[in-house]
Amino acid sequence: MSTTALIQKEPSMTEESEVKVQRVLVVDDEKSISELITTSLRFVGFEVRTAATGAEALRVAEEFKPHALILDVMLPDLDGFEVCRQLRADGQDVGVLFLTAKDTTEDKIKGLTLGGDDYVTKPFSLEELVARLRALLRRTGVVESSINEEVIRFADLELNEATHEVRRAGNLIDLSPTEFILLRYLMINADRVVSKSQILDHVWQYDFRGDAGIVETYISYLRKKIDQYEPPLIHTVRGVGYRLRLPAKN
Amino acid sequence: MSTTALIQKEPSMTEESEVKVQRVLVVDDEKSISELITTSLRFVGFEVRTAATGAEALRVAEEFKPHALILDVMLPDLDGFEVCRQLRADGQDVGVLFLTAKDTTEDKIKGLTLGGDDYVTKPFSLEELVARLRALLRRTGVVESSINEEVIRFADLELNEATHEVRRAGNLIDLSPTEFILLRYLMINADRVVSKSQILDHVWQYDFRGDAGIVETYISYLRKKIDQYEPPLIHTVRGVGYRLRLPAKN
DNA sequence: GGGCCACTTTAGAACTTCCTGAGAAGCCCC
DNA sequence: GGGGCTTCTCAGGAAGTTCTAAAGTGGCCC
Repeated sequence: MSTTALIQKEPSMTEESEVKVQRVLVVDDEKSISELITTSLRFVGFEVRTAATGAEALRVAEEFKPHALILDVMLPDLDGFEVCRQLRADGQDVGVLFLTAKDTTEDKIKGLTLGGDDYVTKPFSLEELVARLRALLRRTGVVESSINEEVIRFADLELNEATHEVRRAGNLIDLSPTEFILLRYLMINADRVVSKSQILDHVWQYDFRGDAGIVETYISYLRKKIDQYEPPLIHTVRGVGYRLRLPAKN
Repeated sequence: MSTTALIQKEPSMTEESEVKVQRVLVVDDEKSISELITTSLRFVGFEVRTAATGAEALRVAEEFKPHALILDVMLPDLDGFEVCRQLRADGQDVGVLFLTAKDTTEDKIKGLTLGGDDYVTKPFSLEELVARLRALLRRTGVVESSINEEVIRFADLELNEATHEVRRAGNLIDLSPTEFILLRYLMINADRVVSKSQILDHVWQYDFRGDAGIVETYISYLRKKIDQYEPPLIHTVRGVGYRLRLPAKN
């Protein structure tokens, strides 16, 4: 009931100024998971804090003022929904990306995609998680930034997150989900060499137990689809990894 | 904290000029319901306040000056109709969308929802609620905006909110209520991929306890009706969701 | 120029996701 | 209280995807 009054109390906007670092609060009681996520998000430029319980999450959120939460639905004390509710009741305008187990009963999942929120099921791939987080920040309009484009481009390649379309030189290319995430990862790291194990860690779900040979297979699939056009963009760096690049100039 | 939140926060009518944010007061004593509605309405761009009792509603309305009310008929103190009457007696010219239990007698409602008002029975779907709210604001003429179109179009598809008619290439198509809301949701999100859970959350009633398989069934029904014409518009994005789109160029 | 090793490609088995038809159950209107 | 419409569940089968394993290719070093 007092919600409305509290909304008036806007936190100071002092840090609004120049560099727009996006703050994310990660809430999960499995340490390995929250560390995995934290490392990844830091690496791609987010400012991250963590909490292991619902109560701690509320405490940290109050002073950290995150732009988004990554919130496990199953927490030892309050559940994720309750945390979310209390935050909103406090007038915190924050997008939430829920983490749920694959087998979470349907009615628990119900309602998670409201208000710009979204959810990702465990186990997830880091690329997928980051992509969803960015989409969420884009939708909730908390931060606009060139990093948050809906379309990623490299040379005549174009990958659209909203429509899930991929085009090369204007031609539509049909990709499977894994191919899509892999290409996205290569495009984000365009021009840089990425190793097979990096790819495995980011594109595949974190519990994948197979070996890196699968990456070779998928690179092959991708080449068949996107390098059927000239010039080839996916290049092998023998002994190191793969690299998306235009033909060398020299 | 976000820029959008700040824009929406201005309650005075003084800068009518630019951003026309529509103010809605949600009155329901079930907290989960009013939260559900609030989250959804905020996300689609309304400014929202809530009240849990009739007395509180009157108090808040006085200073908030909402363009519309979403008003539960069953309140702990005054009933919804009484709240409405007192508001009007006060000279507040506001459209009201009543929420009623399924078994409320029809004539009770009919008599009391004359002037442009409307009612929705619980449980409702969020898409339905938002659509009715928009229609009501349109009718009461409080705010005009391109968002409030009566006819949604995509390609040769045409969905009319006022008449509930759907046409493809000019041919009238008969849809069941759920099919209509589903198509509407797809059309509003034309070209973007929407997941089955998004659809479930927005199109189905909030108390639906089944699984997302129902969405497949209804997509199938819809295809039979609207994609009997060429070209097909409803497309499956495997592993992601569905998408309304024209045939790919190339 | 032989041979090793890294990578590529293909085939196919196992699995997942999606589509659709059939039918049970509920509702409404006569 | 019966017929028709609508909603929802379920199950079989079609289609697409993932992953392994094994054979094929070619670079590179000696």
